[in-house]
Amino acid sequence: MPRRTPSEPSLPESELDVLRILWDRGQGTVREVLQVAKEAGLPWSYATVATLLDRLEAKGMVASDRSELAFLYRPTIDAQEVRRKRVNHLVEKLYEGEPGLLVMHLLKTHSLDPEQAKQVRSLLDGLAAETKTSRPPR
Amino acid sequence: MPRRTPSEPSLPESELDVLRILWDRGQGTVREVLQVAKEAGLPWSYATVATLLDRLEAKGMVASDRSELAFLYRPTIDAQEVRRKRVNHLVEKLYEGEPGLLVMHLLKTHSLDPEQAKQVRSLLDGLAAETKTSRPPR
DNA sequence: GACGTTGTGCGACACTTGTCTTAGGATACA
DNA sequence: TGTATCCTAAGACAAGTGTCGCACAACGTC
Repeated sequence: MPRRTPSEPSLPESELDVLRILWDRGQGTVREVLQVAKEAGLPWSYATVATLLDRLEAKGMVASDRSELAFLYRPTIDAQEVRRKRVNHLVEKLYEGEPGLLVMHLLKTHSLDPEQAKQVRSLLDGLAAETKTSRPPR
Repeated sequence: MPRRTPSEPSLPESELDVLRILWDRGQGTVREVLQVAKEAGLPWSYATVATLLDRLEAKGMVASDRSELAFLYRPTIDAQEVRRKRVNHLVEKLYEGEPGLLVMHLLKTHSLDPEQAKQVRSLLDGLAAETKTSRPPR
């Protein structure tokens, strides 16, 4: 009846929002994060941001430097890591575990600008080559 | 202080799990869904599944045929719709609104099998062509 | 050193999500 | 028809999330 304890800490939307702000600026105080959040249209109060940062710190996703009056928070997990997890989860749950399906969905639904298209193509070529020489891609 | 009412109904993980089962089989009773869920390793009880289906119905995401003893549930939103939303959200929140970045992430991180690679390539070519003739991609 | 300003600490509260229990109606069958 | 089954209805309840309020400490300044 209670919910099973997750092995990994969760990362709810609002916490992700503040994390994104920290990733962007490298670090920030409560007030600074609040400022950016407001500009981004989030209707948060000071206390809300403080709570979110607290919770993130409790989960070890940010660390704080408390030597100054206003604590300075800094992310301790990187965006890439979070992206990886989210993408994997998405692929698992909605693309039958087939990243290729997601790629195709993306290409069908959104048009890449030529520059990106080129990059994608060369990436594709690179991988094909690696596959031939049986070296696993990075 | 209360949370603002979301314009769209949410779709929590566990509800998505039962939805996926329904997408898979087209329809199902509580017991059938439970059965599949168990096989997939979910430790749910009968009542849990019933609750989840109730909630989904309340949100209009499934409909039920109540003419038989055991209600028959059927999804009323399709997987593609949910995929679209999730992908957009992911791109917004973690890929700066740039689908291309996600595509590249996927290609770098996972190797497509040759068949898919081929498909991707031709998709890419198709889109390039369409762009040239200034027709918006689908 | 009193006062306004800015910070943190701590708690609070409603709504959501994950999970079940239990009562009571229908069905099936000995 | 009595009894075991299976179903749905209605709650219940804990933990997670979204959002603060407020008391109290530090600081800056006249």
